Amino acid sequence: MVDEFIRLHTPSGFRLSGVATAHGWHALAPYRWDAETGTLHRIEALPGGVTHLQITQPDEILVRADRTLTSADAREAERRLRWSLRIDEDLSEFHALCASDPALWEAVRPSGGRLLRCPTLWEDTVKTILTTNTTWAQTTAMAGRLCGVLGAPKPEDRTLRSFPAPDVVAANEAALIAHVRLGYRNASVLSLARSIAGGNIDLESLRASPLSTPDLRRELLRLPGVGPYASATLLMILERYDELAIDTALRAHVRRKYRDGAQITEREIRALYEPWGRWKYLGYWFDR
DNA sequence: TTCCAGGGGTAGA
DNA sequence: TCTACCCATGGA
Repeated sequence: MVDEFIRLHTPSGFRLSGVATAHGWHALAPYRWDAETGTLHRIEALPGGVTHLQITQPDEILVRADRTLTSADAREAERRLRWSLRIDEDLSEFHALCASDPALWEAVRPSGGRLLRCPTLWEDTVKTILTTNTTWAQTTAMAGRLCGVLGAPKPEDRTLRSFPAPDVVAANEAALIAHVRLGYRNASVLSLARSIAGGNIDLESLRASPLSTPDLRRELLRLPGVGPYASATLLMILERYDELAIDTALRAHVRRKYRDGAQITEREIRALYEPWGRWKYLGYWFDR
């Protein structure tokens, strides 16, 4: 057994507050960001049980669990958090591209370009589907209900629930429809959950995929509910920043900043960010 | 009521 | 490849 604290060594300049808030995911359950204390909360179903993790950065990253962890659970929690916080991702090439623009670097510096993601591609895919054709307020509500209805509860406090596993979602169609209320997204999430639970899709294997970005994009487009926007978002999750996730927010930004409000085609949008090469997604993200 | 929001799937051209 | 239409949900 180890104690309830885990320390994560990070590269110099790593700032938890910047990484946690550079992307909207920190507002989606089972994440919660407390800006006052600079704490990223997460309810995580570790092998040894559902655990409330509180992540802070007094100097290095400190993770406090609400129970004593076995060494196996501590290792697993560390593995998941290093991935989620992108601690080991090398973005130095992107930094070099930003260095000549002081205003841009000011926007990038707090996070270093690290956009918070989830421990599993399953969770990132579902959450991406929950951002399509809806408002951000509804996305946060849907994620909250998904965890609240189907997430694994902590026995001592059943209000603390993890992100539900694929097999749980797959086995609870009625509850999904009646209580989680994802609208027409129910079908996509259910189909994805059943494919994973049934062993027909191995989403997590895509993390270390040797595929080229275009081939990986084609694989992602085969997932239910995943189209051009969602596949580009998931490529970003997978550290491939070549594709822009063109949605209404991106269109509005580009029209406002570069077209004085006038309409702009997708071809023109792509041309605007073409100079970013394989860093287009981040080039746009920190251009906002 | 009607529209639409950090789109996707499909049919038809 | 492009366009038109429909798709649950809930707030404006």
